[in-house]
Amino acid sequence: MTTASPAPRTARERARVELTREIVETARTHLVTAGAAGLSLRAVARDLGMVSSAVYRYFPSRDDLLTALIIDAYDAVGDAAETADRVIRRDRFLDRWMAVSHATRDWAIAHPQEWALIYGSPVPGYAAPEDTIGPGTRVSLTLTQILGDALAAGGHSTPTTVPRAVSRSMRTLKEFLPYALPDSLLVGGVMARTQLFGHISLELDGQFTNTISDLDVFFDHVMRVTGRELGLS
Amino acid sequence: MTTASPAPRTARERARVELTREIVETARTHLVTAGAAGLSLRAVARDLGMVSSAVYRYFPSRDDLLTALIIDAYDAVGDAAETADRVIRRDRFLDRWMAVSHATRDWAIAHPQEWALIYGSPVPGYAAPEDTIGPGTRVSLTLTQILGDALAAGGHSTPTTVPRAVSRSMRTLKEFLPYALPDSLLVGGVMARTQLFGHISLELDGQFTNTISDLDVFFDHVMRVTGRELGLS
DNA sequence: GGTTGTCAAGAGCACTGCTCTCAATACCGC
DNA sequence: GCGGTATTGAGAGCAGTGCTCTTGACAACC
Repeated sequence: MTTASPAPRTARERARVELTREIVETARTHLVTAGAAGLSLRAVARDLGMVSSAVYRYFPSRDDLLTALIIDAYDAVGDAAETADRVIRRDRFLDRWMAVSHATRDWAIAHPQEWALIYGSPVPGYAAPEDTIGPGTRVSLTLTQILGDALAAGGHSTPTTVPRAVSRSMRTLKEFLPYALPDSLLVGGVMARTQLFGHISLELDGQFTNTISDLDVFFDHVMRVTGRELGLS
Repeated sequence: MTTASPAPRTARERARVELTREIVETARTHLVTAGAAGLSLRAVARDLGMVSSAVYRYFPSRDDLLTALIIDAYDAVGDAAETADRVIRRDRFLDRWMAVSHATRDWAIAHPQEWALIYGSPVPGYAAPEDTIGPGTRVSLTLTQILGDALAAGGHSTPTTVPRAVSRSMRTLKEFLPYALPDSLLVGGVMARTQLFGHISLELDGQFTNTISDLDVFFDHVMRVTGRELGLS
């Protein structure tokens, strides 16, 4: 939550950033209990001892408050993933992949409502604004970083060819990445991300109840298999 | 919508099942535009020319109406998957897998709100009742059926061993399935399902925008790779 | 034919997001 | 320091929500 805005000069400006932060924090505590759709601007205002219309001075609509929460959540899970990656030796690629996977899942389990907010079905009538696409890619970037490092280390299995149309469909993705990856590894990376995010979301939605008993060991195994299929070791 | 209830005798009972059906259908049309959380019981009543309290004679709460929609959606996507599987020659296992995958995705794209209702983040404050777990497994069952058939045909690659703890964590799943599958194939099946459902959900949530341009060909390729990793051909 | 149960309707409660007005007050240029 | 301006919080109000309760009408059964 490092606000990159210019230093507040006047007392009023200071009070404004302070109150804005308090509103967001109170909203987050409400989010964990009531969920995204149950987030009430009036209830937040009540908790802060102010009247509802006053909150609209700080967030022009409920959706803008939601957007602030979304950005915070993206940053939080991105932090968790990057921090987990950083403590692993750079050349232990599979370990790094496992660390990032577990960190992401752990964060999701600890903050299910915020996970649903960023990776779940969008709240009806809410369209994610452009501000969210930047921090939204941090986890994915960490994952691709591992792939890139493994490729640079040379110890990667031979890339297979993918159909031209598939290669073309990933053009925007390739332009976005800071380094080049073979097409097949790119597909594998996207699939690995789908496996990771999909598994977490399905688990949080209860789609594994009455199916898998020990989800900790199962997730670990699935992610290990996924990492090996990526050629990591 | 084949109601398995006993034939309504009196005119009143007939009017009741008729009106119940009309309510559900109107609710579904509202669902596709307003989404799950935006589904308003009053709006449904207005559309039907009745007052809101009258609807409560048929559905004791808004959640019960949602449950009816969920069961319908599970059945619809299950129908789509099973129908797609049925028209493929039984021994073309990869083709069957591709057909089921595409049918599931096509249905999801055609009914995004209903997909979100059943495979997305649960609506806040709503807990899926037991009635939904039965029809909720039809797509998954179709997928495992393909795996079972492929295994019975003998043309399957050699199963690898999985850790004992992982094997144990799938015990409830094994008891549920009507036939035995090797552990590694079971893990592969769960992962394939995660890949399929996860990809569709991520795509519907817009997580592939600015990344993959032609999602049709990309999905086809991803599912083909997944099918091959399952040992299908 | 009378009793019983079901039904639609309406009023009402507590809540929501959001807008508008109004008074108080902090800020800034002079 | 002072006056004009902009920002702020408070309150009322609108339109909407889920849900409950009561009331009167009607069909179904004995």
